[in-house]
Amino acid sequence: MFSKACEYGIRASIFIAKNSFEGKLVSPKEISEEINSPKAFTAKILQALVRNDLIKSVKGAHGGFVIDKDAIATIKLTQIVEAIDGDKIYSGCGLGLEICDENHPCPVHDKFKVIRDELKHMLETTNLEELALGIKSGASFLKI
Amino acid sequence: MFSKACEYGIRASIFIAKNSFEGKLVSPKEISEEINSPKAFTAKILQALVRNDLIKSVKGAHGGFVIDKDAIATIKLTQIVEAIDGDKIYSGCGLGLEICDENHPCPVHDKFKVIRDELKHMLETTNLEELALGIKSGASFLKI
DNA sequence: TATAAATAGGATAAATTTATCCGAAATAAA
DNA sequence: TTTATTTCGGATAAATTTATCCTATTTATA
Repeated sequence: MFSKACEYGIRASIFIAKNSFEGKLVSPKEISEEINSPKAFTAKILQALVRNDLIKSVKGAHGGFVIDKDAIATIKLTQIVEAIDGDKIYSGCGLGLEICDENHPCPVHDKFKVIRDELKHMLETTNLEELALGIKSGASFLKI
Repeated sequence: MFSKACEYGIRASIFIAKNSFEGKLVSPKEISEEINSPKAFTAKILQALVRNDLIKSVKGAHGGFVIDKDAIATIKLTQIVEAIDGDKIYSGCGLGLEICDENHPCPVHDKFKVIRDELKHMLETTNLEELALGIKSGASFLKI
């Protein structure tokens, strides 16, 4: 569904959000340990999220990554996915045709459209806050 | 969503089904031209489908690939997907956790489950016949 | 101002997926 | 039985994704 990079990016964002509630910065080291991901690769993905203004980095000593408290509830999963994987998950044809639309559909175009629209809706309505709260309460997990 | 191999596999199967209606064998060359895919790579995928008893190969001169006429309506997309991509599309965690189930869910487990179940249902209820008929009637396309 | 700690980013390596090539095996037909 | 045609399957190559390493840059603090 998503690339590894995107999976790490979402998990990292949730972990950062959870800590940002308490005003706590987290480092790539801490993040990769808590979400069980390769450190340097995760750091690269974090850079991409910073460039897309989804998370903030504080450089230098005592730096780390953080998300603005009031942004946590407004950042939707779709923004993270688009920042890392682009929009292929929405626009791409299920069977890989370059052109696949109402006028020139692949054999499963309509059937896929239903599912993709639902996925899209889910990503557009799920925000970081609810996911971070699930982690905080112990209802869900970010590793293993 | 699916690997390239799986996309080619589905498109190839639909093309073979369409020709099998008329009792016509098709070669990897013809298939790859009609579905716009790399020939040798497509041939490898066809072998996997043969090993899984989804399509039949006729070796030697005037050989090619064919699907039993009465099997066309019974072969579901899920069988092709599983033969090529395995069951990761059903069992895998949306965020890449090794363990992700009701007892140990990732933060988006429930939300993903809804979508994956719908995808699963679609793949389990869509058969090759209806897809091949769409191609035959010109309602849908296998390339470009 | 010097130092230590932290992110940024380029270069490179490893792993996986995608794709190609070629000879072996099978088979219909001459 | 020979030949031409076709699938089978192993070896290899190319491309992409994933992952690592190292240095530069930034910045808080002593």
